[in-house]
Amino acid sequence: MNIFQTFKSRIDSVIGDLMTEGALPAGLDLTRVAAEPPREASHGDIATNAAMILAKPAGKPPRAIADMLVERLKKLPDVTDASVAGPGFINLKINDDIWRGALRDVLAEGVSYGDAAIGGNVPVNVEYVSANPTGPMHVGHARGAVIGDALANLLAKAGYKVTKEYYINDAGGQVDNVARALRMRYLQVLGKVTADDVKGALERKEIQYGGEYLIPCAEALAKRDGDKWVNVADDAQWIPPLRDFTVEFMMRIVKEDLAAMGIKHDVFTSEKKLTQAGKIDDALKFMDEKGLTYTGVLEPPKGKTPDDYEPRPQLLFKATEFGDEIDRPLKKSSGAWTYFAADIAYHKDKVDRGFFDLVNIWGADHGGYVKRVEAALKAITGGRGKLDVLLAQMVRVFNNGEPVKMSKRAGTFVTMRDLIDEVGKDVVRFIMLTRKNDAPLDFDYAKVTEKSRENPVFYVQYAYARGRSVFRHAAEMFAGADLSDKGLAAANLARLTDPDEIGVMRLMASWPRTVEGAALAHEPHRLAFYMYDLASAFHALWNKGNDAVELRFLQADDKEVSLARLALVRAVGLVIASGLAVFGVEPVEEMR
RNA sequence: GACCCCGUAGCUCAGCUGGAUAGAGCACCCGCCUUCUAAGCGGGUGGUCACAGGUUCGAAUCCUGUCGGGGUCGCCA
Repeated sequence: MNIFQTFKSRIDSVIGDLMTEGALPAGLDLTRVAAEPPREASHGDIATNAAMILAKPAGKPPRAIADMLVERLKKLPDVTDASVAGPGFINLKINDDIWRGALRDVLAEGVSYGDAAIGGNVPVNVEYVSANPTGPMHVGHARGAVIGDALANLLAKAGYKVTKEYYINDAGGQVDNVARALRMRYLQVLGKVTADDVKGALERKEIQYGGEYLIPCAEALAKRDGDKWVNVADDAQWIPPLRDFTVEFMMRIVKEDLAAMGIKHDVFTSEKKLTQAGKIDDALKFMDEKGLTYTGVLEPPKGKTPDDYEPRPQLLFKATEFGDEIDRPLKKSSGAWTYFAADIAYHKDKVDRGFFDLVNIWGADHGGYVKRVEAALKAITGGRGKLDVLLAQMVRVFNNGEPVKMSKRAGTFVTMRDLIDEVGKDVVRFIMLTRKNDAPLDFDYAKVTEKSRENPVFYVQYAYARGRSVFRHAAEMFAGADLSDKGLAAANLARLTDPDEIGVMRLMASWPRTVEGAALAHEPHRLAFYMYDLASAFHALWNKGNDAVELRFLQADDKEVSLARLALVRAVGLVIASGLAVFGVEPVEEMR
């Protein structure tokens, strides 16, 4: 139940009446008319911009429309006052029972409070992580993973039918390269070469992956196959089996790490399988039939001309017709499909599976790739498909202000597993969501575990834990009382009269619209800020009891007011838990 | 050279898709523990929303340009 939505439709129907009566011209567009909490609580409970929105199309000054509306709005149920302010805002004051009703909704719905129907059960595909199976995931992947997972949860909460998907890049040159590196490590494990030999090969660029994480993989290979591959010289003989072995090994690690992060994808799509099933050929044939491709020559790239550039005719996608800068190549000089060609097939595959609403989470270094995939989706769906690519910006890792050195060459990068081991998955997940995806994020091991207001994870968890503490005391003070959510819903909430108590209820009443707004904007981080605000209001209320003893939640001689306040405390906990559930974070019962 | 992201208090960041006097935390100053966890709370100081134009009842938000920071730039994935 979204109170603001309820009032928006009531306001709409008042305007509708005025149109029917001829006081306003018929057919006015009301989509931009909003009912929202005013910036200043002192202005009232609900503000609407209706008069200002309608002024121009109605051909009347905003104040005139506002005056007319105010008369009608005053008569609406639950409205105690309506007034015009500023340039034409209408502020409504409503009966406090509305907020008390919201509190009851929270108790009745539990962590489902805030669930919305705006998604209309429309299928949405959220593709995230999709890290190459060439090594363990690092901090950057962790951020993308958390953003994608939380966004998927958020969209599900908002009523979309969400599929969480992972694209495995198990075809192409990179997996061949990792197979070459694995072979070196394999030889090392069998004592045929030394660690220095491996290092040398890396420096001579004979292999590209020098990380020691390949050693366990090589050991597993040696255990399975013995020295079977030592004397096999023909690339075509050993690369495919070793590549498959590595991919399988790495994907197992990836899945384990994701599980440790609390992430489970519904669908894993393999680029290799897509290729083998002929999906790329099919997709390109489809494009060709639609006249979306041609053979042509590209200009050399400006600013950074590759040494080996030579103009040649190649198969291109008419990306410029769909908003891209240049037409994009589909075939390499070797005759193999480009990564982009495979990606077109992959996105077409998603569409063929019924998804027209797609979200991809990528690292910011892939920003240059966005337009061409958007163009491709537009082309293959005739404009029907929607793709939103969220770029996860850089994460910088610190320890108490000191940057943690990362070098991919030396293999000393911070892995996702490092983060989880160091501070726990709940902290990682929450912190990753305290910034919008396109802003850089600083992750400081020391600060994210600090117990202070500066640390949002702690601050929100502390609010929840404090609430639980009150309940532990209440169970003693009122032994035998029904403190279940259902029992508390029956409390006499009219006893909640303090402005700060009303304020907390008001904040909880805006949780559903916060969820909707965040879902529509694909911005899960908004929930982090909401939770922080709610926690703050709760801590303030708690502390008010320091000065005013009569405001403490538990009053031994007044069970009725105590139960009403317990209902409030519980509801705050439930709303926080509802937000944490979207984030995939467990609320804590007690701070230790 | 082109494209993408960013520029808001001394610092780190919000700003609910165009609304009212731009908000938090940190830092700095002043208060609050015989108390359900003071791991907290209240108050104060602090802003030309990078800059210049434009769009309209109204712009931090949308458009154009400039400056500054980051990223990317056929046949890598």
